[in-house]
This record gives sequence, C-alpha cells and structure tokens, in this order.
Amino acid sequence: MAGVSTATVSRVVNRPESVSEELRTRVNLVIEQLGWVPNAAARALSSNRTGAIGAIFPALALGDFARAIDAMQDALAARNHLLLLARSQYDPDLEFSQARKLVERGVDGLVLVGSTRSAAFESFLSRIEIPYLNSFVFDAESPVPCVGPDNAVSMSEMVDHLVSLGHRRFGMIAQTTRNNDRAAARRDGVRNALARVGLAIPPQGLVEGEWDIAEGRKLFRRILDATPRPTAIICGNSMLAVGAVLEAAAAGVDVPGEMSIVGYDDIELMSELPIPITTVRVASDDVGRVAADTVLDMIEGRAVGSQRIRSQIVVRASSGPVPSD
Amino acid sequence: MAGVSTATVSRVVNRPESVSEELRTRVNLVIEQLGWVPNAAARALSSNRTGAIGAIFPALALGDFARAIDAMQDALAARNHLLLLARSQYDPDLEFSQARKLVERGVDGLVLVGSTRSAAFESFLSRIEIPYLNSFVFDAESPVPCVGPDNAVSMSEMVDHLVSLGHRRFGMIAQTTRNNDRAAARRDGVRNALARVGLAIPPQGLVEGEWDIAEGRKLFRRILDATPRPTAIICGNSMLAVGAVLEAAAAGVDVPGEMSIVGYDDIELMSELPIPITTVRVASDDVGRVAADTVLDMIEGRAVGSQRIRSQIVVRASSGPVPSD
DNA sequence: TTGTAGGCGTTATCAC
DNA sequence: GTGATAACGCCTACAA
Repeated sequence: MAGVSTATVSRVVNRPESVSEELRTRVNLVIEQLGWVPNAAARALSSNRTGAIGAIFPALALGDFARAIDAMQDALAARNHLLLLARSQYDPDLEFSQARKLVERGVDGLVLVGSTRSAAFESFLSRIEIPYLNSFVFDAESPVPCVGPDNAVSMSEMVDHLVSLGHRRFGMIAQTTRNNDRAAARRDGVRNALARVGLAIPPQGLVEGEWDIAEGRKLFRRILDATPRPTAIICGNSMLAVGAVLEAAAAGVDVPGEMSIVGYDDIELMSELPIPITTVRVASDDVGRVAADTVLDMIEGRAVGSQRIRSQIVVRASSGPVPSD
Repeated sequence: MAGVSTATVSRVVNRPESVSEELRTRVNLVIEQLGWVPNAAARALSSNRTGAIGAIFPALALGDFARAIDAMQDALAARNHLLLLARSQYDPDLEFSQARKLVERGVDGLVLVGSTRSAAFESFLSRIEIPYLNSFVFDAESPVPCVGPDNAVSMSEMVDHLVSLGHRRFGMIAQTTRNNDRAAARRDGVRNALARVGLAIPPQGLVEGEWDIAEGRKLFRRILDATPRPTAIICGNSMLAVGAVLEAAAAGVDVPGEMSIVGYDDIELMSELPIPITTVRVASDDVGRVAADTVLDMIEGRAVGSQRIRSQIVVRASSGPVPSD
C-alpha cells in the first residue's frame, strides 16, 4: 500500500534512521491508516527475542513483592520490555513448572526470588541459556547475580537495636523457613546477632507461621505462655507483627512497656496502628528496578554483579527500653 | 532423532490420541531426553493463537484485585492459558496503551476492569476482533459481557442496614470517582438508597480520596467537623475505612456508640482490628474465576452473558444502633 | 497412522 | 537507501 517492500517497513519500524525521511513518513502514514501493529510472534520467531521478561514471585500481593513488581514493570517498560508474572505460592515444584512455562513462552530473561532451588531446577536453568538472577537475597559470592537486601544483616541490626535497649530475653515469630531462604536468613541473622552477645532464643520462644494477622495473634499467644516471658519479640514479616501487636493489646500486654514487638517489611499499616511498629524497611522498589535493569543488561551481554539493596531499621513506638522488672 | 517427521511430533504433543501408542512413547522419550520445549512464538504464528489472556487492572496489590488475579491465573492455567498482567494505575490513557501492548503481544482475549472508556479505546476494541469483557461491574443490558458485583446494589444494601439501625445522618468517604465507574456506582448506590427513604448526604458530608489509611484518617477528620455530625459514615474501600476507624479511636470517638463506620471490600485486617469493621464482601475470587472462564468461552465461540457475582454485607462491631442523642 | 509441503509475519542477508 | 528472499519453528491440509 505504501509501495515499498516489507523489508523497508521493518526498517521504518525498527531503525527509522536507516531509511529516507520521505519513505519514513509515507510508510508511517499507511501504518497509521491501516491500524497495523507488528505481530509479536512473528517478530519473536524471526529475531529470537520476545522482549518479555519473566518473573516468578511467591505471591503477588505481599507488601515487598508488590512494590518490587510495580517498580520492575516500570523499569522494563522504560526499556521496551514486558513483564510476565507468575506465582509460585512458596512451592518449589510450582516455581519450576512456572519457569518452564515462561521459558516456553520465550522470555528473554528470568527474575527469580531467593537462591535455593532443586538440582533439577538448577540444571534446567543452566541448560536454557537465558539470563536469570536471584532477587530479594544478597550474596556477594554467588555465581548468579543477586539483587536484594542482606536479610541476615538487616535482622542483626534489629537485634542490635533491641539489645541496646537492654533486652536480653528474646522471642521470635519467624516466617516459615521451609522453602524460604530469605526467612531462614532472617532467623539466622537474629540467632547470630544474639550469639555474638552471648544470648539465644529458647526453643519455646521460637515459633513459625505464614503471613497473616490471625497467625501472628495465635503465635504471639503461644510465646506469651513461655517462661520466662521474653521482653522482646521479633516478627518475620509485617502481618505477623501486626497480629502480635493487636493480640498484645487484646491481652492487655503493654507495648512497649512490658514488651517490645518489631517486624520486618514496612507497609503503611505498620505506622498507622495505635502503636506504630518498629520494623525493617527494605527498598523493595529498588529491588524491582535494579533487578529489571540487571537482567536487561545481562541480555545485552553486559557484565553485571550482585547488588545489595539498602535496608534500614525504622524505629517506632512498639520498641522501647527493657522493663525494669 | 525419533525417526519421525515433525508433523508427527506435533501430533504427539497436541493430539496424542491421534498417534499410535508406540510412536507416542518413542517420541515422548526423545522429547524428554532432549529437554525440548515447543516454541510458543512459532506455535502462535502458525496457529494464530497464543494461549495467553491479557488483563489490565488499576492496581495489582489491592485486596479485591489481588484475589481476583490469583483466581484468574489458576482458572486460566487449568485450561492451559497464561495470564499477562498489566497495570493502569486508574489512568485511562495508560489503560489504553497497555491494551495495545497486550494486543500486539497477541493475547487471545482481554479482561478489563469497569465499563466506561474513551471512544478511541472503544473503537480500538471493536476493531481488533478479539474477545474481551468488563470485570468488577455488572450491567445486564451491556452488549459486552460483564462479570462482577452490582456495586450500586451492594452499597444500597449497606445503607439499608444502617437505616434499619436508625441512622438518618450520613457521611461518605468515597473512593475517587474520577476514572472509576465502580466507585461512582457505589457512591450513587448510597445516594439512591438514601433518597428512597427521603434522606441525603449533605455536601460537606461527602468527601473523596484514594485508598490509603492516611487518607482515610484525614478525610474522617474533615467529616467530623461537619455540623450536624453524621452518625454513620460509609467508606468507599477497605483502607479508607481502616483509616476512619483508627482516626475515630485516636479522636476519642466511640465506634459504634457515637458513630457507625462501614467499609467496602473485606480484607483480613477489617476483622482483626480492635473494632472489627462492617463491610461489603465481594466474592472477588469468583470474579477472577468466572472472568477467566467467560473469556475462554468467548474465544471458543460459545455464547456467554453477563454474570453477576455475589456480594454480601458482613456485619461487625463497627456498626450499631444510632445514638439516642 | 504417518509423511510432505506450504504458510504464518517478521527479520536479516544479500544484492542492487 | 531499497528490494528480493531465505530463514525462524511450528501447524495443518493433503497425500500416501
């Protein structure tokens, strides 16, 4: 219709500067009139690139993941890429099968969460030859690039904060560590930081749960029964912390007078509750943004390394000096 | 490698019953050994179907949308389809451009939120010839299938609940109605239900906000200053309601003794706060599931109609009899 | 039941 | 600067 070959149309669309201005405008006009849009499948088949990045998250609506996803989408869009999202529900098998699907779909790169996976998954990843990275974890030594906070260090800092307030008896409502190396790292970060000052969490002071408020309440109750009762409770995520704080109020436990409660991940609710909650704030949007840029850099063959994303303790009213007894 | 033609491999993969058992196992074995996966681009190019459904939501992490997305993904996976998610941030232009991108990507169907859109978007949708539907709204008359609750009716029921408790002076913290026909329908549902019993919200009793707790607090403060002070406040979403209830507590307003506060959308937090919040619970996962099945049915050429998704009032402690004055 | 071959809409490699 | 034309990997008549 424009009186040119398909090759020229392709040039107009992909490398407009390589074509004469006259043709360019003529072709663009026709494209406009026809409402023509390039066929992504044909393009992918021919160029062996889809312009899509796959990402597999345990869940899509959790505070930190949600922020990372938003940021990632924006960063990818800025470089003309699309994000294909999948959800593993903390199930390694599902994660693997979702990865297969995304690869079948021809994603140019893959963003995963965490760094521990089955041998089968590992070998699949090494076979497929597309770049991938681990997000929400950090390990400078890792052969595959990591983009995330150092979970253990974040939690150690939280322990330091509480120890400096005089706390010596600790409890922890950890997020389930099964299939979750970030949660395990956070728990270990607490343990190690305590060990450094000669402290430890007694067995009955360490409980594990998923991530809803009801679970936080229930587990907080359980820790309350421990003797001696801890003066500081560290929660593995935001919802568990919210549950613990709400249950403390319901049980008439004075926070932070009798007991300090802290969390991990800073969602709006943490600061809006009657007793705002001390927590670890991870720059999750940076995780998403940097992960996007890193995986695109890898695709373009640039050398990339692991990047640690900053996190900080946000001190609020839920943590305070140890009770004088 | 299996000593068969590519056509046979294709049959083994797509219509295994049409191939002899011997060949089937032989081919499958080789597929396994090779780690071969079908190339989705080639498949799409050849069959003119990508097996992907696009969905554009205002946001991905909001309670009701998040649940719908999860359910949709599962329902699509059960029928061998992939969900491509995009986010419009309540911006009609962005929604349109995301739709274009998804269509370029070759999605077989589209799930949209709401039913009002620009003429340009409308005409684009009618041109592209791929099935699409409106979710989270219901309109039996609509030419394009709808899958969602009847926002207006849900809110009317809430008004009826409050009226039956004796309330006559109402305030509303509506979700911004700009670019949001669901929010507008909810607001109108309130208005109409009130009008039916000869009541109305005074101008200073109706405020609009987005959807975070801080905003709920701020707007609640504003309504508190209204004279006469309303005895019942209806919030347009869950976060606004949470903010209102928290601010009421902070301001020393007895809920529901002095004032009833209700919300829309039932997230876990609503029932876990010190004063659990009366709200409208929409079966959002049904929205997602039914939307997925409906759009797939449309793709397969089956006749489909609009489907109303159930919603119900969940009465909790935040609503009670009007104060005796 | 299985193989042959054309075509899907681009991109990329050559010529010109 | 532009046009032919051969891939790209699969699906699907059609033929055997």
